[in-house]
Amino acid sequence: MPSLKMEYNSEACTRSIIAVRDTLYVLSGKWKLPIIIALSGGPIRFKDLQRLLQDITPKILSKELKELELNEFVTRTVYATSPVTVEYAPTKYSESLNNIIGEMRTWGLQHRKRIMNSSRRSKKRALADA
Amino acid sequence: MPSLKMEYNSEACTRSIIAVRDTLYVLSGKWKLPIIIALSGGPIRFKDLQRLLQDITPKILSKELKELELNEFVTRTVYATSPVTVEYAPTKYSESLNNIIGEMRTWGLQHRKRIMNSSRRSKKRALADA
DNA sequence: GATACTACTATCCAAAAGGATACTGGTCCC
DNA sequence: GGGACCAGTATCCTTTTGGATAGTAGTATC
Repeated sequence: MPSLKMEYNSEACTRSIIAVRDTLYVLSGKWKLPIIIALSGGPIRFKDLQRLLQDITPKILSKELKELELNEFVTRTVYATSPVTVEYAPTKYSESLNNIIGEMRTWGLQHRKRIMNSSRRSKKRALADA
Repeated sequence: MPSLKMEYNSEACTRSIIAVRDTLYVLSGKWKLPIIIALSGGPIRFKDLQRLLQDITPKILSKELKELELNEFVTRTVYATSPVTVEYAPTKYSESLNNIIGEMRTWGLQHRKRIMNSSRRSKKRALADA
């Protein structure tokens, strides 16, 4: 027997879910946020970006950068130097993600401490590395 | 020629990336955040949760709930009623995600407006639905 | 002219994620 | 005792994701 209040809440809840799903959608995958963070220091070249991200392969990096360009989070500029250099830079719009990234960073730090201090035998499913 | 400043920044950047990756790791997939949001209204039963989330299949819902339990975001309580009822409830720890969820919700709302108002032909890769 | 570096692309493959469909075991309702 | 509802499981399959490995075109270096 759903009350009016329930009705209202469930609609508000659905709206929240849709909004969060939209966000998840454009930020999907393992690499988009790390790439945006890596770019936040300013323009950077493909190879340097790859180095900064440690274990990303060029294929994946290339694919992710294209999607980020499509969504207007990064720009790609080719300089006619010899060997041509290509620089990727964050857009103004990418800064709108700063709050999300900040909160995720804070939460991640806190979570890692919590897991490390806990008596769990297994840290599987709790931290990104081994 | 990396300056000392560059060195520092790249380490800070790496730390941010690790923290964000930890967060992404436990919240991975399409459903975990939506489920947590759906639970935020209080205890709810399996079938009602499934209804609230619209198009999730019981297999996926069951799997996600198990992972959320492992990470201490939800509790599962069985009541010895007849037909047994099972209630899923958010834990205190799940509230620590409120800031992240709030920011993602705000960003998602803003992003959808932006895309809808833009003259892009294609909204592919920009919004979660068709 | 051999080697090296940059910015990728191409091919192939494995694993994970997600979903469709069907089913089970229990209980209630009539 | 036939149908319905609940809380899932079981099986199968497709798609997506991510990665390993190799290669290319162009230039610069020694």
